[in-house]
Amino acid sequence: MTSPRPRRSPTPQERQRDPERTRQRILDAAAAEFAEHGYAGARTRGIATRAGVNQQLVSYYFGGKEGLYRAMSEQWQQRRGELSPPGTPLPEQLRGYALEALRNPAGFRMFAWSGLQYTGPHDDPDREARSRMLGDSVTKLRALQDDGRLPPELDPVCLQIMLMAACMAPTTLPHVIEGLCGVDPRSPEFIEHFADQVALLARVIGLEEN
Amino acid sequence: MTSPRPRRSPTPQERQRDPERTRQRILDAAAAEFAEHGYAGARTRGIATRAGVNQQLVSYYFGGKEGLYRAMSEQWQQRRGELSPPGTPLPEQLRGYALEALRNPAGFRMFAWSGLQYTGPHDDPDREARSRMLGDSVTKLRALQDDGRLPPELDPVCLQIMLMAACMAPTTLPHVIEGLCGVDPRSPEFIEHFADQVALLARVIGLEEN
DNA sequence: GCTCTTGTCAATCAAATGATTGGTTAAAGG
DNA sequence: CCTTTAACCAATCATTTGATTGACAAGAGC
Repeated sequence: MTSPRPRRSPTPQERQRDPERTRQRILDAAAAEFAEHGYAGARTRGIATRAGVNQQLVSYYFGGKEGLYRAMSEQWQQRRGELSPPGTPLPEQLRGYALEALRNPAGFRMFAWSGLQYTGPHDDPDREARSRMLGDSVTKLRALQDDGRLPPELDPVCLQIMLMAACMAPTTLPHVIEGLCGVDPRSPEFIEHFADQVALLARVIGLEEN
Repeated sequence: MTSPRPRRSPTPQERQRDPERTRQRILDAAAAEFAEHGYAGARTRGIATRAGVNQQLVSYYFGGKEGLYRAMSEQWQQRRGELSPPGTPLPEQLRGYALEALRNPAGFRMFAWSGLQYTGPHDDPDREARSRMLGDSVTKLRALQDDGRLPPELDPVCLQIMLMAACMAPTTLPHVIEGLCGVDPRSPEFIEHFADQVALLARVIGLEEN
């Protein structure tokens, strides 16, 4: 007869019930669904199906669609932040940002959706996180300007915004890209090419900081 | 007794029933609603209410929400096209394009929504209209490059896309702008300032064609 | 073992939403 | 006038959709 093996307590991955894992599954599924369809187009049923759980759990864990959206945004916000090390020169930093469309397409899309859904400074919890993320980049631009390497009339904040919008073009303007180039705007080849072009443009503008 | 006045046939504006005007009202209301909420977020009831018309007329004239969306997109596509006269230098052309966010915010927003809703080269009826619109601009960029005024590694098509995305930033990234500048991204003051900045950037890049 | 908590699901609900039906009336054509 | 056409509306429908209910079973604690 087999001796009764000392049954170690099962790790969360093995347990049938694991609230934390379920919760995270729903969050991940929500990220995918919201990224694909936006808030209005997303379906809680779709999220539950993606997560492989019962639809009711969305209410159980997050109190409904809106609560789930908020929780998901919050978590997504936290994950970002370690984009490029502080010392990186601006052109490389911009290339890295453009490459996010490849590493984290869902994040980029949700960011773009949130721009169109944006109604005003109220109900924008991510505001300070965003400005913190972009702040030092603007500082760099200002420094370049003070060195006389950028025209004094150029507004560093506007420049930063223009560059950011340019980086996101494969996400925000895929229809233009496909119509103009005939290539798949989401393909790794194009996005890498585009990221190179962004970096190149940054150098043409003169954003090299020696 | 009054002589029977020769009753002229009433102009459309005076008639109680005027199919063409009703149709156009619905189209205008649809443009506003779709621009504000996107396709998924738009409500046919909302459109009918905006148009001051019975909801059923949406089906009567356009066969439903999707048909209305298509008809509206098509009309919107036709209206555009006379953006800037052909001879305009590129920086001015870009400023003009950025100013569209002021003259035609709904059009810009619908354009941005359509980018996120875009699924592929199928079901994109506006494709050739778009490339036609941008084609000559790319040609200009190529000419500049051939003159040696732009680095040969720079891809004119990508540059065009980046500039276009930059012009649209007040529409696509209002949350970033408000968080970074603290101003209303839709205010005429900001959009005009931003348009100036776009033109300035174009000159920094060297898009002046003498 | 027993109980209590709570994670999970199937079934169902109420509201919203796009669409349809049937009737009504303005206006065009005799 | 009278008839016919078609623009228009109120009422209603079927479906979708987000949310709720109630049962139940897996674990934790005793």
